[in-house]
Amino acid sequence: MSSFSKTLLQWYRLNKRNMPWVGETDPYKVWLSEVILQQTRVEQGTAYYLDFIKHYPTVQHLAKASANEVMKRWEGLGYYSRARNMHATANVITQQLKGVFPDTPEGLQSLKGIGKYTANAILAYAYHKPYAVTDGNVLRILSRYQGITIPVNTPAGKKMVEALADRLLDKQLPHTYNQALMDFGSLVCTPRNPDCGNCPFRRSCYAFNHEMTAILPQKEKKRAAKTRYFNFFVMKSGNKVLIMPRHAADIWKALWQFPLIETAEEATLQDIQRSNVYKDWKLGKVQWEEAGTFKQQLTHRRLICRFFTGEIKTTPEIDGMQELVNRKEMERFAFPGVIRDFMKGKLYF
DNA sequence: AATTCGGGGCT
DNA sequence: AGCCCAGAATT
Repeated sequence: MSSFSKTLLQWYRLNKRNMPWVGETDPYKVWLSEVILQQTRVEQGTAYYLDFIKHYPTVQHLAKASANEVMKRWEGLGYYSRARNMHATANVITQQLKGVFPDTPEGLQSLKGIGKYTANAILAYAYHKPYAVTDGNVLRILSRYQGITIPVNTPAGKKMVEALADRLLDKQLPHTYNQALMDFGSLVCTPRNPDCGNCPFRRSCYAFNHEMTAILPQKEKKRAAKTRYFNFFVMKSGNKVLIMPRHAADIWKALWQFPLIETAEEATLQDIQRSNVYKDWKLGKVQWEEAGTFKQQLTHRRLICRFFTGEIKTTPEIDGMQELVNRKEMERFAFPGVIRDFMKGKLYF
């Protein structure tokens, strides 16, 4: 055992976080937890994890569920390709791999939604194999510890940290070591105001000794968020309303929405009604009512979503699948958060 | 190598 | 407003 690992595990014994998947060795549950936690805080993902293992205790249960049901269960968690890939992979494992998870990095990474991090996590936690995980915590800890100044959000920087992570890994206890390192990043070596006063690595940490903790890890700036203008048309017909799935390679793919016309900038209802997309719907005369504007700030998008409600007399000619549902039936479908906001806000039909 | 994919919490 | 979160896939 390296002295790094010895120090880390000593810290871990006294400070470990208690989470439902800690110590889990069922590769299905390890996989589930890792996918749910991708770019997601533990506090946000935990309830989803518990809900998923409750309703889908095995990979076979998950594979058997419908895509809509899985998406509904994922609703609100974001990055919905995770749910789509997870469901597809559950079927591959059930049908092609006889229910057995691969136990090699290549085998795991050949599955949709499993990259290097998740593959290594499964190898370490489920099979106790000597693979180091490199997530946001590890990038931060090790770039500080070693004084790595290459931006960690570039391939070169990530490679550098991964090589160091491989060297420091405790090959006897990869599962405990990896978990300990991430807990340490979450509790001590935090993004802002790290608790260096209580850090057991203080004496050997490059960043601490060179007063660089505030500037490490280095990151390349991301571009500012662009604004998109979504105009949703809530088409009512009696006690039912028309919804349709999003299918394009775009945000919220496979979630449901109201018929949408996106504009390059803020537009008036008259402008939108003059557009070819609107005309092609062939709705005839509809009395639209402005029903609210909801804004949502995402990591790289700013969304301005306007909602118009109106009673339709004829079925619109819209490409793709559509469903006419009442209020209760709508609950089976997964919607983007901003549409949920709209539906929560008022009685709209 | 750069961009995209959500949503929420924190400063 | 900007950053970050147990990243992966696409271009």
